[in-house]
Amino acid sequence: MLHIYNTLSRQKEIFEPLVPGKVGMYVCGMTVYDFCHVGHARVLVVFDVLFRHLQAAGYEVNYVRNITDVDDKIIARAVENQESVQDVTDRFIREMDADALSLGILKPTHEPRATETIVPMVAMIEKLIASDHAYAADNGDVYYSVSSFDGYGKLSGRRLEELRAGERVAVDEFKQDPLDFVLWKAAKDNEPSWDSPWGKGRPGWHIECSAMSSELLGDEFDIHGGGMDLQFPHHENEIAQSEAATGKSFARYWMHNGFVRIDDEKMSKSLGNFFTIRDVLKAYSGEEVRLFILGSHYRSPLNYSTEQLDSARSALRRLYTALKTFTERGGVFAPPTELQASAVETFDAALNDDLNTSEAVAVLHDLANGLNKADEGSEQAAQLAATLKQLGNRLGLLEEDPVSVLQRAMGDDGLDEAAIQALIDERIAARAAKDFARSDEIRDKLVEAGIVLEDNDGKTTWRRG
RNA sequence: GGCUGAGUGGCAGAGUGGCUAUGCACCGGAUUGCAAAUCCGUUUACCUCGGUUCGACUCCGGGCUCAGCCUCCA
Repeated sequence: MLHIYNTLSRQKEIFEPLVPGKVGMYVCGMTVYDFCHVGHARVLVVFDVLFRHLQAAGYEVNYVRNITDVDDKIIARAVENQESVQDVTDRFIREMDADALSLGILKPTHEPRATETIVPMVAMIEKLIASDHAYAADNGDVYYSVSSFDGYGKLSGRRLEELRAGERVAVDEFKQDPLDFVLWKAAKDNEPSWDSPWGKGRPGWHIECSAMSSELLGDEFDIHGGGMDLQFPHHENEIAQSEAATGKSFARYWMHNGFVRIDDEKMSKSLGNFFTIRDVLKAYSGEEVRLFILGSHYRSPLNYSTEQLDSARSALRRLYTALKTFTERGGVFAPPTELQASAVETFDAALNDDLNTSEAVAVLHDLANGLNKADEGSEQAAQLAATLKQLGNRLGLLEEDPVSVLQRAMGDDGLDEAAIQALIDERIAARAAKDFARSDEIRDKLVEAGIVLEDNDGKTTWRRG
């Protein structure tokens, strides 16, 4: 039984989908004007694991992750680069896809682009105007009237008076209330624009998600996710728009992942203290980054540091080493039986408890430990190995070939496989002749190049350290 | 100022009203020609002050500290 912490109620709730056996899930994706950073990686990974877990639980999941491809920042970037908006967004969508692939992120069911959903957006705005939840201002913009919606603030736990008291929004003479937000922006020169009943313009950010989710998931759906920072105002505004326009309740479970931090400060574009996924992947594998992210609970802050990534690397290697040793001993994966049922049960229970990934990862380590201890060639070893791989896969881990992973060079150490093997052969000969001085000399030389030798079961294998 | 959330061993990070998290690092032992890998074992905890309780790191209250949101942001 899956339990999810729902931001709306601020407690864990039993997850019950609207339609038995099916789940509709919407996650706010990227605004594509730059490379994704580690904070984006966290959203991708966290909801990817939820996607996988729901599917493993037997649900048919309709997972929508949108792409915001029209926005002030995108336009600014296009001007800055002297290229078209379309070129900017196409390029960064490709880059995002490449990053997602490296991180082992499964493709969502749908990845709608805002610019391809303009008609429904306009329709929704018309509905809001017709029901007095929105108004067209003299400057050509259309605003949502925050005070027209009773439930405003229910997600973020704020009341309008409190928001007004802490007012930091610049007063806009065209707004009836400073807290009102824009649904439609009148076009400026040289900006992408679409026709509308209020003249040429483009949609505001919040209406995009309301319209895209309705289009692909219906007016009411199960799970809506995104980063903590979207709770207010973005998600609050989505609720106000959608519920006012449809008269139905919007998403039922709201999930928000915590931030990635650097030196106890939020990683963000505006602070400039971010690392792109691209940069991190130069030194670490996608699975290493994944394990780093899954090591802590998705709602907790996650501090970024190379020490943490190194630690994730060592931990992942431990798992792969267990699989590698098993295979080298001639082991063949066998279907798990009741013997491993308790591990699977613990693993499921962990993920069912609001996606407790660190506990799920602990199960992997227990399995690896059991595998390392199991008798060579035993049925138990075969089953443990299969369970380890199977559960690892459910987290998007252990999907690669163990030997390739352990021998992979993250940089160029100038040694190819043949050269390494030649030195190993020479060392084997030296050892056979009890020339341990020469044997150790070769091993030290390899260590210097980042190659570690392992003499196991009478055979010598190597890995990069 | 308002509203959230958090404070666990050297580091990271789960969890529980009394019973080993897990990983990384460290130390000791087994194994090894020596290592590496692996196994076994030891050591290092639960911000602070009160309260509830037979018993609290775990529940309640105060305090301190930190982070986030209240403006674009995953």
